[in-house]
This record gives sequence, C-alpha cells and structure tokens, in this order.
Amino acid sequence: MGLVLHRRYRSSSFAVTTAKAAATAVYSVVPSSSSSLPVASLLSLCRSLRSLEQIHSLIIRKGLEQHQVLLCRFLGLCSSLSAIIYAKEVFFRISSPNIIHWNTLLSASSNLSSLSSTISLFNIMRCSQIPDHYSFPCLLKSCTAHLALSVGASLHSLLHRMDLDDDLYIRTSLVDFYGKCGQVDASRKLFETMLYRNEVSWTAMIDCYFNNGDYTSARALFDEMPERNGVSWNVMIGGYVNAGDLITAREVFNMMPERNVVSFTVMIDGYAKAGDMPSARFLFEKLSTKDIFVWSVMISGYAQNCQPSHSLKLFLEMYNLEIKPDQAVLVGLMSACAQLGRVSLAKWVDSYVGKMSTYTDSPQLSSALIDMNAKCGDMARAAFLFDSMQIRDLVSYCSMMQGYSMHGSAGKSVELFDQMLKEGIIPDDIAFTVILAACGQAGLIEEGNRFFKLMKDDYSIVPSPDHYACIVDLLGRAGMLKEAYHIVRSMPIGPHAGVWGALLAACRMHSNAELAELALSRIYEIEPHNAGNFVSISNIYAAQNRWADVSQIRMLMRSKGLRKIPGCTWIYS
DNA sequence: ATAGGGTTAG
Repeated sequence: MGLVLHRRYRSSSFAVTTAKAAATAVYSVVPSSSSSLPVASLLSLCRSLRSLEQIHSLIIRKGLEQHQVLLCRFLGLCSSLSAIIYAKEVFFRISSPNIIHWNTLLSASSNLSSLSSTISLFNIMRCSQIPDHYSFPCLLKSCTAHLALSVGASLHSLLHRMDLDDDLYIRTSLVDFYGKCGQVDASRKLFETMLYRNEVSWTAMIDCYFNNGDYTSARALFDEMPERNGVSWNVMIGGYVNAGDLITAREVFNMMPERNVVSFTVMIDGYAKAGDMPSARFLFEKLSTKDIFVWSVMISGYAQNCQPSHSLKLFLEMYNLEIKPDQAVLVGLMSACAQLGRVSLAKWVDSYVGKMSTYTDSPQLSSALIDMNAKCGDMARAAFLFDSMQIRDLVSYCSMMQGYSMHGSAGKSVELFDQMLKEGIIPDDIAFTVILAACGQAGLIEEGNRFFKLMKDDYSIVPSPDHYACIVDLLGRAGMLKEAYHIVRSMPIGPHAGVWGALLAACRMHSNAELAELALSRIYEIEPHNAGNFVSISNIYAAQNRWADVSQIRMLMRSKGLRKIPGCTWIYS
C-alpha cells in the first residue's frame, strides 16, 4: 500500500489535493481518542505515509499550513518516511520558508535523492537564503555517499570562504568525506588542526585509517581517544573484520563494555564472510533483540555458505515474527532459493516479493529474481523479468548469462555478453567468470580464449584462480589436458582447489589416471576433507577396470574417516 | 523546529 500512495504522489502534481480529499477519512483511521490530540502529538505517533497524509489534511483543516514549527516537524517526518516528493510539495507552498525549513528539506534530499538534485536544491536555496553551519554536513554526507570528491572539495572551498570550516560538525563531515574518498592525508590534516573534537570526530578519523588499511594508526588513535562510545567500538570491530582479522575483532568485541545490536551484526557478518556459520549462529542466538540487519546478515550468510535450507528456516522464523523483510533480506532469501532449485518455492517467493516489495525498479531485486528463476529452471520467467527491466545492469546480465549457460544455451550467453558491451556496461571479474564458465560448459574454446584475452588486455583484469579454473575446464573438456596442465603450472598465483578440481574432472572425462593422481594429491593438500575428490579418481580407475586401485582409494578414504555425502557432488561440478 | 561517525545485497 505504501507503493500505491507513492505512485500517486509521483503522478499527481499536488499531493496537497490528495490530502484534502483524504480529510474526510481522517478520524476513521487515526484512533478516535487521538483525534482530539494536538497535531504535534499526532506527528510523533505517525509511522506511515498514509497517516502522514491524514495529519496533513488535519493541518490544512485547522489552518495551520503556515505554522513554522509544525512544518519543520512535518518535513522531518516526510524524510524519515522516504516521501521526498511530498516534502518538496509541502515545502514549496510555504510562503516564506526560513533557514530551518531549507535545512530540513536539504537533509531529506541528501538522504533520499541523487547528489545532483540535492546540489541543485542547494543552489536554489542560495538565491534567497545564506546557508549556515547546519546546511553543510548533510551536503557533505551526500558527497561522501557518492564518493564525489570534486563536488565535496568545492563545497570545502566554499566553506573556507564562508569561514565555516572550523565548525565541529562540518569539520567531522570533511574528515569523513576525505577519508572515504581515499584522501587520508587531507583527513588527517583536518583532524589534527581541529579546535574541538568529540567522539564522533575521533571515530571518523579511526574509520578513515581502517578504510585506507592503516590499522596501526587506527588502533593508536582508539587507545588515545579520551572518551569512546558504542560507534567507536563498532568501528574497531568492523575495521578488524574487514581486515580479515577475526581474532582481534573478537577480542575488541569481548572487551567492549556495552555491546549493541550493531556490534553483534558486524561480528556475525565477519564470521559469515569467513565461512564460520556456527560462530555466527552462536552470537545470533545470544542476541535478544534482533533487528532487520542482523536477520539479513544471517540469512544471506547461510546462502553464501551453501546452506540455503538454514536461510529458508530463518526467513520463516522472521516471517512468523511478522518482521517485514527489507530488500536485502529478500535478496538473501532468493539467493537461497536459487540454490535449492525448487520451482514451487521459487514461484511462491516470486509472487511474495511482488506483493511485498516497494522497490519495484530496484536492479538488485530484479537481478535476484532473475537469478532465482533461472536457477530453478524457469528461464522464460527470467527472460521476461530481464526484458521488462527499465535499466539492465551488470548483475542482471550476469544472472541471465549464467541462466542460459546452465540451460545449455551458452551461445545465448555469448550473445548477451556482446550485447552488454555494446550497451556500454563495463564487465568486472565476476562477469568474466560467468562467461568463461559458460564457454567451458559448451566447449566454446575459441570464444573462451577470446574473452580471456579481452579480460586481460582490454579490461586489465588480473585473472583470478576462478578464471584459471574456467580456462582449465575449457581446455580440459576439449581433451587438451596437456595445455590445461600447462596453464595451471604457469599461474602466477598458487592454484586453489577449484583449479585442480577442474583438471581432475577433465582427467576423469578423458580417463587420464596419471594426471588425475597428481591433481588429487594437490587437492588433498588444500582440502583434505572433501570426499568428492577421492570419488572422482576412484571413478577413473573404475572406468579403466583398475579395481584394485578402486578398493585402495576406498580404504584410504575409510582410514581418513571420509564419507561421501550423497547428492553433494553437484556443488563442485 | 534543522546537521556529523558504525551494520545487510551477484
């Protein structure tokens, strides 16, 4: 229903008329006891766009349309309900907006609109109002979010001319802005010359050091800062998590005096990214109040770690608690469904997302939908979704290409890749992994080599072990085992299990026991607990009637305590 | 009555 209202505001030029029309309904939806409450109290109770509209009509009826303070609070509410268009419509009906009205609208715009529309709003403002120290932090925040170094830098020089660059809030915003844009030295200079600092400024600087890989300075600053709050601690935890140092992250987590839900979320996410779902789950269970973020981290964590049924279970648990899933949760859920590959489930989720979602044009959501449908076998639905996307992005192309490849139409994947290039979309490392895998699967050697070369020469992407695994697979399937082995040997970085696995699979396909043994011994060094690798070589021996070797492998497996998990080979194939 | 730092997604 949020969607319906939102659309209406988009299409009608004046939300105000809509509000007037809704005026008659106001007392029926707002509880009768509260209808006698002052409008200000209603504003603090307001949780939805619909009640906002009703309060608006009440403001009009009571002739409070130009009430300065009320307007501010109203605009603030529009902002928190993501109703930027409504906010603008109300704002431009204010007969003489003051600086606070402007700043509130500016803040709403910087949170909800593009940087360019926020900047143009700022320029309109400057025609009738001199911006003050409240105006700039949100502008800078928007620049930071868009990593717009040049826009932010020109704001900085404007601030200097206006003599506002010593303000605590503004200085902190600048420290954060330059830090996020990778300009550590600029950040440090601004931080060190600050007249006053508080926990926020210290934390912004620490985060800046972490984002730029300087863990020592981050730690030194944390130890030095006079007072810390929850965010300071969480920045430390997150910094170590991103650095891959879970041990130190956990130490900081344990030392933290009052952990909040973000501390847990950051730590849990760290465990999930490192593949340690048991530790993630342990912390998750200890958390008494779970918010949408932590649910999302767990659900997508299980999906990323190939435990889709756990994702599904958690989602249902959330569903039963009547927590409204957000976009990230839905994406995680769909990623899990894609792995489960159950058409009926995918159909349910597809329609559920359609009903649930207020993000109809979101490329992330569309891509996840495409991916899920493709992986669950409904290529027609995937193609329909793809074709109905307004703007197709890299991820949606990748989902389609992977889908076609899975359904044995790698030729279509190749077509799509070329079409994507024509549309001006820049492929990344993952896109090349997808297309190389497609070529491998279909035995398109020439195309595969073309893309591999394109990736290295035209896009300057250094091949990852995954890319090498695809190339090895490509050559191996075509029976070019020697060439494949040569590629493996020539890799500048150490091959991972997937590369050797591709070689092993090729050996199996072409019954080359000798090379298979070599590959297996390497794989065993890397992943000693994967029974599937042993099964592969045992199959090669069996194909060559080498039954003694087969039973030897079986005995070896037994002595190592390895058992093949039935039906799990597809993960590696 | 308005502003700054930390968390989710192929």
